Amino acid sequence: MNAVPQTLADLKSAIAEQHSTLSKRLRQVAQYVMDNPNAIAFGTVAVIAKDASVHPSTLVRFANAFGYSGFSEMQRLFQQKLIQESPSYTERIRIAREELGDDSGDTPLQLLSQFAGASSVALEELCESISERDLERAVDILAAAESTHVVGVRRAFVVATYFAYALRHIDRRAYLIDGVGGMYNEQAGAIGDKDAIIATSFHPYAPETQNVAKAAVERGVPLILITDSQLSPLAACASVCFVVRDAEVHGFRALGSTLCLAQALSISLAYRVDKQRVSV
Amino acid sequence: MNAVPQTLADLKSAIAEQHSTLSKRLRQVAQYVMDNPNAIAFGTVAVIAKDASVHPSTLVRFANAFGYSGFSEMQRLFQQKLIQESPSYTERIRIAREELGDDSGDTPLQLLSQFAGASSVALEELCESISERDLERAVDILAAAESTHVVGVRRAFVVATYFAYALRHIDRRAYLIDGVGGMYNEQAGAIGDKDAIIATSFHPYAPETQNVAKAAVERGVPLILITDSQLSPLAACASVCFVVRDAEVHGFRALGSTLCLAQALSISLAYRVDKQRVSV
DNA sequence: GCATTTTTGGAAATTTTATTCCAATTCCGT
DNA sequence: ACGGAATTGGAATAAAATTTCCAAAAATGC
Repeated sequence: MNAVPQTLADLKSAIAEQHSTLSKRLRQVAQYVMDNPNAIAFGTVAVIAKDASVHPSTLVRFANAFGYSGFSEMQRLFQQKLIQESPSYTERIRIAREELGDDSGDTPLQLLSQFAGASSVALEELCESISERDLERAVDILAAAESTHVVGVRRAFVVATYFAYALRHIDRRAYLIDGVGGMYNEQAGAIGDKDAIIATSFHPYAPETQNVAKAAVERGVPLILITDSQLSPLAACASVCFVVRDAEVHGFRALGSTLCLAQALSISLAYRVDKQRVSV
Repeated sequence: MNAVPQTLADLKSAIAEQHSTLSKRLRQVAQYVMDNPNAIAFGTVAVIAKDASVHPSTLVRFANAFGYSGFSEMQRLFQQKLIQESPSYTERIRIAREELGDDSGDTPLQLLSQFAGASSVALEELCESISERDLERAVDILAAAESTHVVGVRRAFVVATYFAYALRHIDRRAYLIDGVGGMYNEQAGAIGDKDAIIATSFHPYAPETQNVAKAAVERGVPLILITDSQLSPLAACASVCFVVRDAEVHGFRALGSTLCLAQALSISLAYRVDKQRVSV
């Protein structure tokens, strides 16, 4: 047997390594331990066991399985981790920058931090820039639609795939217009007049998306547009238009806010449909 | 007498206020408590008493002096403080939600705001949970790869499409393994031994992704894994494993953090490749 | 300086907590 | 389906911790 893990990181690797060889209940504990290290640090066996839905003795057995004399010994690792003031991430950035010299200024971690920060700010602005009325109307349209078609290319394709996934997840008929085999027009032709279409289009506003969306609108299909400017060419013919200003760092546009909106729409729709079902 | 302090900050002011009226030993305890809050959080009365050079019962008396039923009750404040400083993101989400009131959350705008908040918190956590070393290694691998293959299904497919888009955007050869025509194996077979593979896999860890990734690894291709737990089945065979805990609201998992990481990786790679070009 | 009150430290008691043991159950291979 | 091994959950046990009590010591007021 290997040495008993002396740090939380070691323990976590050990758990990951042996995870497959553990029994069902011990795996359950492993999962809980990985997910709630703080709870382990403070809790007593009784409350942890209850929270993890296992028997207290299972916790002791789990600790034994990794070589500790008892649960308490293992618990100490979790407490140490919490006590040792791990430098905040800003601190880590500063250290990383110092180590590599100021000139570089762009270590991966710094970039990550920049993106995270920028995305976080963008998310806060999102709520202020999106109107309740537009959200309601969009949900109305989606709730009334028989099927929902989703279109977007390049960066917007990511958003489209998310919509397709999310809508199917909540049991809505969703078709992703992906242009496989160059069949944009054919896929657009399959949009029925009781359907709805969600188009995502960012500068420079790919013609494929425009064509598909316009074809749908001409047939009287309501268009929900997610874009980056009021001046977007599709804005004029959209039933609802969301303008999302996503974060941008070093010329790369993020998608966090756009996806956040997509998610909020999806769940709102799920709730609405559920309510209809219940109330009818 | 004033109300019993309910937060560590309150307690500390109360201690400062009453400090002069305390007896000699209690002042000694006050000093220690102010100086070593962490020790109080985890220690037992016995070891704390020894460390502070006072009698255990003095600690209890100290707690009583501030209105607590016993030492343990006071100790809880110190534990709370530690948890809040280093909270798991689910815990912070829970706190944030409680602050906003549980009853709400049904209008689309409220949902949007919940998602935005949750995603924002998750983003902050992201930087703390991702290690500089893993990022560097991932960029190394990607920079050395002739082509990069990207795989992911369902929700993770969104991430895969983003990678495919971003990598192509920075002039890297990128292939999206999308299983069109049921050809996962065939697409996996096209992975060359100088390539790299990026797999994104979330619970419940779709077998398609696992098969593709394992096939690549068996051929000696480095695997960069983005997943939601160290216990992910692919973690064992990954060259680099990023564990991302994305936000979750009402059972819907967000993707903001995961995409943020994807973006950071992409740009880091762009910079690295650029530097190589310049320096050569 | 003596008497009284307050404070302190030791020890016991009580409560809480962790651990061990054993029977019941589940799981697995035949 | 059956028998054996492994796993699990409950109860008992042991350990540890907190709290309370009390007497000794110190501080305070007269």
